Amino acid sequence: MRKKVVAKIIEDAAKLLGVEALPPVEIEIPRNEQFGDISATAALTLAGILKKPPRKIAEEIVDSIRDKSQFEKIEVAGPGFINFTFSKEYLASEIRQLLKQGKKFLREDIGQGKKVQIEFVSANPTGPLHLGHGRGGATGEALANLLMAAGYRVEREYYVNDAGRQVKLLGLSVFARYQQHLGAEYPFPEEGYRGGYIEDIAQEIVRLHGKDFLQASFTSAEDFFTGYAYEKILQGIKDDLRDFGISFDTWQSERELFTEGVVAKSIAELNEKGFLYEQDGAIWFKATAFGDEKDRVIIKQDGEYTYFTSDIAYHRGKLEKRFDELIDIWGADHHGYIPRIHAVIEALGHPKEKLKVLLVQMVTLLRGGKPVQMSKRAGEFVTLREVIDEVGADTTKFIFLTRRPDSQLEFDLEVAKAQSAENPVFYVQYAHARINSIFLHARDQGIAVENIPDAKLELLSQPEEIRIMKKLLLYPMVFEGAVSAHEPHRITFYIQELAGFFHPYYNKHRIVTEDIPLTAARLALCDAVSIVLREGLEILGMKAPEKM
RNA sequence: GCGCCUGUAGCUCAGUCGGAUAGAGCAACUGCCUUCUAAGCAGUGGGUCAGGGGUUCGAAUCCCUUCAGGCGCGCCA
Repeated sequence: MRKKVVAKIIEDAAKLLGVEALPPVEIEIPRNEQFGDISATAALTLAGILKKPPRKIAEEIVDSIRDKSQFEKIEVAGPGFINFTFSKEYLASEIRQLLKQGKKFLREDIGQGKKVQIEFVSANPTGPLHLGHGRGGATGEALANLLMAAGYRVEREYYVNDAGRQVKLLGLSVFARYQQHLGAEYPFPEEGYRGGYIEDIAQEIVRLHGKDFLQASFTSAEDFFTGYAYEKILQGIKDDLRDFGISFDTWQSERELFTEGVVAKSIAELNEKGFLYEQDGAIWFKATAFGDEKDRVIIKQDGEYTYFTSDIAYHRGKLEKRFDELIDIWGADHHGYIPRIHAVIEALGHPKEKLKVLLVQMVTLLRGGKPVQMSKRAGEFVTLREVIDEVGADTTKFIFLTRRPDSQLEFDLEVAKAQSAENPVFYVQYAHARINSIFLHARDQGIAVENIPDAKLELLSQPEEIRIMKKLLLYPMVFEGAVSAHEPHRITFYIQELAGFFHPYYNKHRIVTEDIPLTAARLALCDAVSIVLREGLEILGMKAPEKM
């Protein structure tokens, strides 16, 4: 059932009443089942316009609805709600469509081939991924899957900050450890990276190259050490992402923005357009002209570029690729950066709405209620990999995807581990595995499983069965809402609820019995549930196991 | 000081472009495995939606304000 189908019915009816400028018809799913399957507040909204009591308007709208075949009843309730209850025939025919079309029935082509790029994770290749990156990753992956299911063409991009001060510092940290490892006295940089992985890389270089660089200055060895270290770390990041179930289509290197001249071109363009000026020996971008609170330096007094400069080039590159929509997923600590990047978008001649920045709030890591210190430089942090190993990838993802991205999250390792056996993700996956097992059993009993889509679904009359069918039909509405709001977590809650309808049904009613037609109908229902669970889990980037 | 986010059951969180009696999981307690998977089911208890004021037929939701927590306000990245 699509929202707009019902909205259309009401709009048509309202037009018969002579309403011309109809406000958008809101359709909602009532939380209480006694208020029908879907509900409209149109009469309440119209009351102000028509200067008539809402209940009266509601009744008139209901009277004007011509084709009521999809509904068992349409009631006016409360202050003027119009509550629709689906007819059994309609339910059966819709479920039949679901079984025949599968995922196609669940997806709607909202995007119509529009090109979207989602940039996420983009952690600096100066150390392993931590839990916060995991949250961004899980969110970005699910959003990408969601938009793809909605007919968008999605590109997933990871922006690799392989240029600039941080990677240089990384190289220097490794170089210092290398020297120290070979017994040389070499000062460790004040701000250097102190994690154990730096040691590992230094030792590896000792193994492979011995004392080749012992007498070298850092300046002469910089390219080697920096390059070696960041490539090593980037490979580790890629491995972590793979094991977490996250994939990227493109890896945009910051360094290439310089070597391919994109940075120079960007500066030239901004200069031509008159958005640059010189002051105090530095070059500034007039961000205030586009609503930012201050202008920003793009070339420092010492002639070096800032991080912002490559980011200008990076976003200019994105704009040139002609995506219909750009989405950046950032950690919430970067929120102050939004006005300035929007300023860039506008300065380059695009509406700032072209780029949506989705902020993912911080993850506070706890162990047994106590905060775990997270400092990459000091080398004190729990990596994403450790968390995956400890609590599992799907469980970790589920914890992220049962929350709105903009809520701060306390992730307690002890609680997560203790709850991993109780984690709701298993509840959903278990329903899927269970249905699979029912089918195996049915086959053993010699039931012709392949004829399931032709089963007489009208035989399903138990309240639990009706409830499940109705829930299944609401999926497209949930999907639509999740897509337009860019909120994958709505799918998470939906599949939990669906599983929550299935388990009690399974417990109360036997699926496979002597009654062959009824068995077929119930198997068909199970199949439908399974299809929707699989679709939901796939969007969220989680496994739909055949058995558990 | 200014800006952004958050505050809902003991805990972790949904619900927030205004809708009907505020929901789920965990934790607690009582039951259910010789029959398709007990990672399950049935049931019980649990709320000043941070506080105050306002807007209206109607507010957890919108506006104002106070309090509490997080984050940001670099010629760092």
